[in-house]
Amino acid sequence: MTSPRKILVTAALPYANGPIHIGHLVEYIQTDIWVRFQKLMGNRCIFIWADDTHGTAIMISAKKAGVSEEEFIARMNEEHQRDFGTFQIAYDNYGSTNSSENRELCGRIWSALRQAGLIVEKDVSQLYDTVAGTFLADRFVKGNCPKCNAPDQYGDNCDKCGSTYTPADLKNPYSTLTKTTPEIRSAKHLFVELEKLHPFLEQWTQSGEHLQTEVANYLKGHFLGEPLRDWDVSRPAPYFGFEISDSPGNYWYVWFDAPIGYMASLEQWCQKTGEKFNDWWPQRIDAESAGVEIHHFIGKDITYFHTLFWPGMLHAAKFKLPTRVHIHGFLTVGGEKMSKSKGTFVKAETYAKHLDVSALRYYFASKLGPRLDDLDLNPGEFIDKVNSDLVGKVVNIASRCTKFVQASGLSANYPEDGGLFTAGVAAGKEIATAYEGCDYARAMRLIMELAASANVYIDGKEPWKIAKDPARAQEVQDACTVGLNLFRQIAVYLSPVLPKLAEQAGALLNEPIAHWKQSQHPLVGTKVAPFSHMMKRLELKDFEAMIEESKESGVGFQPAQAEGTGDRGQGTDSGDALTAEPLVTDLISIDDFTKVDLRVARVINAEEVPEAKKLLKLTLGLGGDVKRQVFAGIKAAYKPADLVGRLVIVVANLQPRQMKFGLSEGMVTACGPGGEEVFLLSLDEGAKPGMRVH
RNA sequence: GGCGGGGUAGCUCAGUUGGUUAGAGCAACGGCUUCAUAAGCCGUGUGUCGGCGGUUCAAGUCCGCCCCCCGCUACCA
Repeated sequence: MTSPRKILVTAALPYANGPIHIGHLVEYIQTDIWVRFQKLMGNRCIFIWADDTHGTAIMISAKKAGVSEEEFIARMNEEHQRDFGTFQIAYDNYGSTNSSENRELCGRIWSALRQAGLIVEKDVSQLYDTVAGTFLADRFVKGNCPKCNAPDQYGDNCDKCGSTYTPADLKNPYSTLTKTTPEIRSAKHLFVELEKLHPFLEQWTQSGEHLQTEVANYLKGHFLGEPLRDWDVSRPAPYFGFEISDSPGNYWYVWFDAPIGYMASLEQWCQKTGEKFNDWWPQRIDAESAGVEIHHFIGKDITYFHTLFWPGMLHAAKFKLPTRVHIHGFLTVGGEKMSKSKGTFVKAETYAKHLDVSALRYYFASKLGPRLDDLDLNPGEFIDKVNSDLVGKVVNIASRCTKFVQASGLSANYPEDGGLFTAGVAAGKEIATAYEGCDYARAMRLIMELAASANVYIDGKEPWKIAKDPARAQEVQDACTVGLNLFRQIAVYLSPVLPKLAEQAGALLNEPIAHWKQSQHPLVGTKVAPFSHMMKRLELKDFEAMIEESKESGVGFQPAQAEGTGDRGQGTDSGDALTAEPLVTDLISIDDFTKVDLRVARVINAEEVPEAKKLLKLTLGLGGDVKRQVFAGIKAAYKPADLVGRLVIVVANLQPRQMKFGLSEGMVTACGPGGEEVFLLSLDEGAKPGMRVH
């Protein structure tokens, strides 16, 4: 027997700006299963995390809700924990990044970074909303892209042309908070010179021990191949967060204090339990002797915070580094990204109202591997898999055996079972290895094989037949003793995924399931409680009802990223388009308008640009011999053949632009959000190429 | 274009260090059973293992080239 491992586990901190949804649950369930598995194995494992509560978005949401930030995040914390309870996520402490413990730890790590000479000051020009009295984070500024002039682009990059820039570069910027034009203000920001840690990060990320290989390669290719940029870790007031002790008026950026929140939560847990912080998150020099492991579970979207910044901070502050960062992919529903308008953005609360929590836990487990693949929640597969595996195979074992041993209980000695139980013990080793390596899909496959052979066994014994012959009572009891022991063994193996089933199995056989070891020895001579249903079959209509409800309620107060698919109903048109692209408030004169030379043109030729993802190459005729070559980003929406011959409206005096694929001499006018939803302007009968639009 | 991940039965995927006629689950079809939540059991697959070439006694499994899909990233309207 090896001595128990000491393992500290975290999941990414949910942002206190909205409710928990099924996408979050992939990670929390993944983490919970791993933690439950470790505890079941007898290891000392603690799961500590918290709400992530700071930043501009929280300020704005609180303002909208008409309450203080503190009150807002307190409500969220309560709501989040309620959802975790519903989904049987069992953690040891759930804190908040807005805690005194966190403030203190931020200060400690900050001083260490200062001492290490990693902090520099630089002036940063940022847009300031004079009405709201706040600097605007990138996502709260929109305007025209400085490169392609596409309207209503966020402050960090253009989703039309993909170019990146700073909010101050935007043309015609406006604040999404007040719709007013922000002004540029310069403020002092503090930066971490990450490049100084480059050699360390290179070594840590590439050692092969801490990260999945895909992740290590990704970092190598995207960040570590060139000098690391300084990381801006401060925000000027007003900002909901912690003021930096040695830099009044500046606050730590939310991504600085969030991971430190892991430590703060640990500190709270230590206070609660009397444990010592240093035993669980030691200074790096002590790490070996303490023998503790630190595991972070996160989604691939926040990879670089956890694999570059965070290790960098810990290294500089001389804390123990994560043993491993486990990164998972995103959840899709029916093969598509979750979407509010399609109702696939399902809140945890809504799911639980319609469907069984155990079903989701099992389904996710059956789909989760050790890699970063996205995971699809396919309605049909979900229903089939859960019904046939859990109800049809696993629970059925208990269901078909129980009543024959209701009176007698289990046999006093474990009967000959053809080696089934022993085979189950052997499989347990593989199952444990799979859990340990986060390959739950494999673990579930192995367990279902056991369930299948248990059913075959019972089928062969036919206890319902021999029960009719009183002389064969012992045979009946023995067959069911085997069946129920196989069921119990499976319940132990499944217990990290299905704690409720394990509880029910424990109650059925009068011995609570608490340790993996219980799967290694059969249970004999005990009473058997009356059988009661352990799990209900799922029905597609419940899934559909859940989707329907999710359509109606949306998902809380995040700024809607309207995904309107148009043509909804008759009567009044929805305001989605205006929400997505608000009216421009800057007025222009007629002269401004006439500067734009809009012309009718005929598409003479249209062809694919094979190397381009979005572009079509158009040859436009303006009448006579006047032709223009224009590249238009409409590839996803139009086929070249359908365009030839039709009339379009073109900006004829746009500065020509040299593109990778050739010179673009104008711009074809169109509307819509982009991608497949692009709609060219068309003309009524009678319009001729060359005519000017007035 | 770069990086990463894939391409195996209708669908979702396993295939460990290359080794006998390539597997599982689900779905489908046929039969048996009716203890069990219309549950269970048995049987049924002529799949070019994306393509081509190579190494080898032997390749889904190694090497090279190519094609396609996904993600990130770059260029770009």
